[in-house]
Amino acid sequence: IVEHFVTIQLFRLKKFNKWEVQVMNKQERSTITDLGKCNFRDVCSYFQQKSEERKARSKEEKQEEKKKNEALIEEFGFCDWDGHREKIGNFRLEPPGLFRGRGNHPKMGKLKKRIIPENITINCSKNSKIPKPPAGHKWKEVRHDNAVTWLVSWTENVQNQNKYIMLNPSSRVKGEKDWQKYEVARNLKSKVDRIREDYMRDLKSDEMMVRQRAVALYFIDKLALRAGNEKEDGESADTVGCCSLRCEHIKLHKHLDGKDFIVEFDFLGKDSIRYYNKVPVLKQVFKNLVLFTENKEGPDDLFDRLNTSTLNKYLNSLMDGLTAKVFRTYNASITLLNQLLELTDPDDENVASKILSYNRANRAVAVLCNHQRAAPKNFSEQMGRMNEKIEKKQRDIQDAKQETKSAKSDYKHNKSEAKRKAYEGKKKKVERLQEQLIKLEVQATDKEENKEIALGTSKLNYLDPRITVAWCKKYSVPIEKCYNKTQRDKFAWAIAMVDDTYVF
DNA sequence: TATGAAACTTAGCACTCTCTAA
DNA sequence: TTAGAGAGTGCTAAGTTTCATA
Repeated sequence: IVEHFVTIQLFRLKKFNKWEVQVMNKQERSTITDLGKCNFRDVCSYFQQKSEERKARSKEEKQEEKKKNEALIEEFGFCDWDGHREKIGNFRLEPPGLFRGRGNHPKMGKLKKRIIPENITINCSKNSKIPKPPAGHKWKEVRHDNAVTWLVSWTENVQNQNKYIMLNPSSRVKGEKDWQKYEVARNLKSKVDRIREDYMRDLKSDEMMVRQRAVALYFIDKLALRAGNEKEDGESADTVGCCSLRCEHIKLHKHLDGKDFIVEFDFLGKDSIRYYNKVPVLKQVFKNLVLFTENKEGPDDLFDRLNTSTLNKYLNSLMDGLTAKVFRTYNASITLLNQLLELTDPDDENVASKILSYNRANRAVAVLCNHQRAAPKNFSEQMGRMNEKIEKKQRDIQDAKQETKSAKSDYKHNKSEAKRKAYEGKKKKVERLQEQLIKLEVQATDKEENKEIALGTSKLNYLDPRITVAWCKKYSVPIEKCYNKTQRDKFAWAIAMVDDTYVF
């Protein structure tokens, strides 16, 4: 209960005002009637002290702990899957605590209860070594279902949803699924022209549902919007995707900033990340949007005749495996490919500038998919320090050039070996400094452009890794520059498969 | 056709670890 | 040696899609 109150206090400190006390007994409830009158300072400082102690551990202690952790991973972090030893993704259960949720979540502050063995379902083969529950406990169920990939499941009490323990992305099942996903997206590449023709035609359909479907598809394709399932009111934060857009989420401008037919989007998407975009659209799309919003209020559905289910059913009839989210994968990957083609300078041998091009291509995708992040702490100070460094380097170069000049004239007047060497040395120094300057400038540009953009999500989930692998091979960029160890493990299938001729 | 559960992918944040430069 | 930045990792919420059932 102490931990519970500490967390509640933390919520309060962060100006969150919803909480509930589900863990108090009768007596506690009668004693504690107003949390505002409770003083958690001692509890708080207790945990702060614990945290300080942890930070102050000696090297040996840290080593010791690391070893113990590795042993734990060794014992519980792997499973046997069809005779292969596979890494498990999340083998530690979620601890009890207060549910936060993202954005303005109605269930924020509810108690997430401790999971006990009686909540746990184990899924493994019949003839395998079935894990034993802790003494005095029983599993909820042990089943042997090879049609699913999870090893353990339980029901989380706040949202009443199933949670699973599954394999790590480096595992074979996950890798094969990933590969399959990109194959579907590649398949879309050959069908997309036809599909686009279809929805262009459908923009003028007599049937309202078809028109709405066409406009929704236009958004999903052009803007990489998510499908947008309906959500139960009051169960989660108010966020939307394409099909669940409401009239209040768009503004229609016949003319804006010298352009025609502008749609201004402003809504909260997944994780309550704001999507704000002013987009010029086709005249017919604009006309349709005017039509769809006629006689409606802000909270009314924009696409009242459409939902993700009917949309996906239609898409599946156009191509095997096609769903709304395939467009995101396809458009992300094709954007990376096109941007790489456009931004890579084959004559520039410098690996750092190649990587800048790659990151920029990656960034174009992140912008398309609206993958944002909070700007890093002290960002402007960091930027300032970097710029100072650049200026200093520029001064150093000026100085070094001056020195080179005088070394050169020295050598002219005295053609000795020593003078020649001195001159050569100075020249080398200038070159070295100039290279360092370029590297610094590249770093600064990259950092500035990346201020509020998260590259990781698209790299991990939307970009066909074979495009990256092939690009690296083509331009002799070591794959380590694009993918770290974990990413190389996840994309092992792609790295093994592809040479520089791969075409998405 | 609607509804809800199940199973899976996608998402950003906070933390820790590691590297670098002063 | 140390602080600070950046890279890497863990965590778990929040989506999408599929499937079963009414």
